[in-house]
Amino acid sequence: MLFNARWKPERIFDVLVGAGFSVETTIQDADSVRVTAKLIRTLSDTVGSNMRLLLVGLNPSFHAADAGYGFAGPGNRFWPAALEAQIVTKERDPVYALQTDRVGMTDLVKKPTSKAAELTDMHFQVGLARISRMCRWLSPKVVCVLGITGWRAALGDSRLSLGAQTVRLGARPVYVLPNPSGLNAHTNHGDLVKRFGDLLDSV
DNA sequence: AACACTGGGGTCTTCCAGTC
DNA sequence: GACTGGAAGACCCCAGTGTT
Repeated sequence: MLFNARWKPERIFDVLVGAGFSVETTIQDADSVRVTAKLIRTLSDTVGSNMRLLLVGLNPSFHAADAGYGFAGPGNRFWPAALEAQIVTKERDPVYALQTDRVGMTDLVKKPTSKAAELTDMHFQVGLARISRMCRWLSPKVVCVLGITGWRAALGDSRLSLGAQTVRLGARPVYVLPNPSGLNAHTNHGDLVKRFGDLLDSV
């Protein structure tokens, strides 16, 4: 791909990764930026410039990557809980959520796995840097990370807890909620609905 | 095809040992 | 005694495999 030199390589990287590409080489010269990228089996971001809420998952599951929308696993509690809490008004439709509810969706790490444990701290740290730049660029009103483990790994601080965070991303306030995956049995549907409701009150 | 069983997993809570 | 860090247990679901 060939980009105008006004595009910063970092911005090109962020956009392509968010769109589901793996960036392999970037060559910059005086008037252009040449990028080699490969489309990978992942989930693309659903983000825009007028978001009241940006939801950040840990990383897509293979199920979600194939379905084309996040939290697609049959046992995932995200969509039922988000719908009940009125975070979104239509189930399993991230584009509708962005256009109508002004809720964007992305992931800390774009590499799909069946379990977050397959990712290293470095994956989360690189992903957090990308999300931080995205927040500076798109200025969502509030950022919500879904999964305390990834958040801890990204910041290298195992003492961090759920709820409002002191750390900001692109100067936007950050909340951390439990991961809605069925694997996280510690959190039930009612708890997620309540936490989403509390989050909505802060938006 | 439908059901049962089993191992593995994310997160929180509790407990315990070590340190100040 | 207070604090910190690590280990273990509990919760409930997923995915794979075996059985009927």
